[in-house]
Amino acid sequence: MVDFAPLAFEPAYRKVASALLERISDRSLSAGDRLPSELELARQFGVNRSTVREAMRELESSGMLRRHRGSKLMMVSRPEHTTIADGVSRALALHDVTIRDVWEGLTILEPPIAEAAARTRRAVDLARIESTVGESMQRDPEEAARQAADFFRHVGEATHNRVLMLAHEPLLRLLAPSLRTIIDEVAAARARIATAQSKILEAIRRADAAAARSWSEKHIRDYRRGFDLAGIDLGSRVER
Amino acid sequence: MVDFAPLAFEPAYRKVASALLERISDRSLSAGDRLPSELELARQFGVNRSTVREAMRELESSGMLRRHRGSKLMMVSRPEHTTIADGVSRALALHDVTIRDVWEGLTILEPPIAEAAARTRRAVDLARIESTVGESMQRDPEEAARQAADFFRHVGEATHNRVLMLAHEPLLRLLAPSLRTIIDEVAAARARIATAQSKILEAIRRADAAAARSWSEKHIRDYRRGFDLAGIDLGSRVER
DNA sequence: ATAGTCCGATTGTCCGATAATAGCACCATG
DNA sequence: CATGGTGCTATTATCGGACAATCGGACTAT
Repeated sequence: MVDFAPLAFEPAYRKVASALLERISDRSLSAGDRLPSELELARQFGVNRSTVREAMRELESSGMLRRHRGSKLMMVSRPEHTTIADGVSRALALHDVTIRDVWEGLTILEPPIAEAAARTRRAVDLARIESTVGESMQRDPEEAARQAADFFRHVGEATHNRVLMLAHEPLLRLLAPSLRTIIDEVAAARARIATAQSKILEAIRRADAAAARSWSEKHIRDYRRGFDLAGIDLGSRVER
Repeated sequence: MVDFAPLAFEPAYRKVASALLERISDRSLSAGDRLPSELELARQFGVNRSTVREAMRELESSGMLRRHRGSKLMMVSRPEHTTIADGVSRALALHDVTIRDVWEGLTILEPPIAEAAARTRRAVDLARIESTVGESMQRDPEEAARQAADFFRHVGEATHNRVLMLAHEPLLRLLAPSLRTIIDEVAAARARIATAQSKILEAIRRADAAAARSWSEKHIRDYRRGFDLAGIDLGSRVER
């Protein structure tokens, strides 16, 4: 039995997008470069301007092209981690990921991240982390939840490893709503969070990797207790 | 000093994209639904068809819209993990992530993943993992590297946690080239990989979480040795 | 240096048109 | 009745052209 591969027809807008993407990936177009005008691109590719535009929208949405606020010039860019995290968290939400799934991910990631941070942190990192811990839990639950997430973010940045930063960012976002609920519902939450954070910060400051890890573990376990106390069902889908 | 928020102008194609995205996110449009025709959408939104098309390209590239091969009907869809992983790994590559960064990520992720897999695996999962281990390392280095990555993938699937699956997928991709090099350069690589894999598989089969984890740790450490033996500089950028 | 003025380039959006073809319903036939 | 042929219609891919808005950049006058 002979079998044929499906002969793929690729629309022009996709070919154009691939061509541009290729140029960006191999760095012959590098971040910050100004992209030629649509008309110019249309001339070069030998297609209509509308076709070029469709291709550009594709690259724009994946963060490969970007324009300064209020600017009309299109620049080549590298996808910001915020763009990526957006896509990932939306995708996870659409795939009916549960709070338990996300929490499990954080359980796995955060302690090693804290550990790594203790090894690689520099002065600025400490300052950044401190800035979130210092404000000792805003009153507004919304704000307090954001702060709690920022703490993890800044610890992540202290690892200087983009892989780790990017890996936990979507989790932080997906957990944010339930975090807010916990802070709202559980009276002791703020205090416990604040203590744990400062313990972790101290460990990182002392470059005590083992302590950073174990405090982080404790911190995460504490959140777990928070879910129960706040009556959050771990099996429920994360919102988005 | 009074400061004003930049007043944001949003082009129509972005508004249309957001409107559609909103509908998909809140599930009033759910995966598998057929999207109205471009002309119909243009009528409803009160914009030109070209504008609708630009919006659609945006959603298409992020995996929210899709069409069957050779079909002309646009369907609503959820982003496939392969689409997401694509974007993430490209982003990481463009951000000059090093092999060390990726390897560190795997070090953190894989052992807990193996551990979780040992707890949650079902019969089909075992079969799937076994299928990669069984073929006892193809001769073709390319193929062997793919197989080694597939092993991790299948272990990930056995966790039944999409967060974990999605988290390590980009890492596997970014590591693939160096994996190939190792298998190519280091004589003992195939054998060591095969042994480790079957040890891990056995542990997962016995639902022995601790063993699965520790064998996985060993396996990952072994890869680390592979980098040295193959003369791969951990500080070099991952390719894409 | 800063602010005013001006012009060309570029983008956002629209209109209209055409070729190709997927979807689909209908029919013929063994 | 399952299957393959036929033909119409809806829909997409792509194009060409147009126009208003406004950004970039240069030039000028403070």
